Amino acid sequence: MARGRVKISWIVNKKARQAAYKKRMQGLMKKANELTILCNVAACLMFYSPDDKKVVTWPSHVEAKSLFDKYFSLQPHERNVRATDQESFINENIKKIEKKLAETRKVIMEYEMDHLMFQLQVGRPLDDLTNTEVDKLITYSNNKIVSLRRELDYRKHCNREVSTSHLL
Amino acid sequence: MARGRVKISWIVNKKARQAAYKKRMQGLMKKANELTILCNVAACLMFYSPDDKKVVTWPSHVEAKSLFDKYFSLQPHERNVRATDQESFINENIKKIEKKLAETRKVIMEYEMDHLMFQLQVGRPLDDLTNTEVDKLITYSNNKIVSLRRELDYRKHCNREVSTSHLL
DNA sequence: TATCCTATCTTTAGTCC
DNA sequence: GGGACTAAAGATAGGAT
Repeated sequence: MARGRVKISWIVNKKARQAAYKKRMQGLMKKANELTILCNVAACLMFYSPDDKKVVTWPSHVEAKSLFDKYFSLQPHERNVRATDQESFINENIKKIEKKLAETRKVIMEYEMDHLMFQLQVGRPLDDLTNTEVDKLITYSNNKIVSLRRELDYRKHCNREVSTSHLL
Repeated sequence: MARGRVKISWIVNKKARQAAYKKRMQGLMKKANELTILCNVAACLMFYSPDDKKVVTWPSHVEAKSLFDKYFSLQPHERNVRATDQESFINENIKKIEKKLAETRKVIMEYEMDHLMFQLQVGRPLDDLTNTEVDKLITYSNNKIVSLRRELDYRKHCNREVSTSHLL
């Protein structure tokens, strides 16, 4: 729980040390990944643990070597080391899954609102709602209003004769 | 002040991007330094920014080179044993997202069942349900029964004196 | 062993100077 | 450009399971 100021010194307990190594290495990789995206930079990391005598590289030995060569070679010509077919393929998959996730979350919101609305209809007092519920209700209502406005504009665009004042 | 959820995507504004690059690179170096001390591991980092066309190494180019040489002197099959590469990193991400998705779907199921149960309670006739709804209800009920059985077995295991016949 | 939890510590985005 | 500052976001140590 990070419950005490962390002193940066060698962790004597081997289990704790290995756990910290794994967690913190993952943390570094996550941060490195964020950096490559945020700033469009190439990055690579290498770690060698005497405990298990293994070398770990990120993001891959090929890219690490490429970056390595760039620095130590005498010809620092530009090359895009990040673009590979495999990577873009996998990234496409991630994007698809993330999209699904977003859609799924939207559906959950609908259900939550449905519930809330029902509870309000059957007499649950407004001031009984938690702040979170109120926030969700407001967000949901705002989104609904926005989409109604959009629909309204669209209808106006399609048919100028349609009377839509009752929707406002 | 980090006052909004951070979206990990390319920072368009060049000044902000450069600032983030510097700050985050420093952050990575600090974390890497902590890791080397905490777990007594060797580590090196390399970054290449297309913006300023400069490569940065940590902790120094000499130490980075020695670590790189150690890695690249290994045979390819030795490298692959434990090496973390971009693909497995991304696959880890996919696994995490898929897990989240599964959890989210479970929550949706709960909401759907909650709704259905309520509708049945307030008098919606059973034969009014669609086939889909019936299927979901059956699946859900089966799962509930299975988990109840498991809990029952667990309780029996923990305490043979507990009378559980009423749960059946 | 791994995964989840979360109180607590650390990082960092935005702002000011 | 580069600190200093601050509050929110994020990481994580240690415990539970």
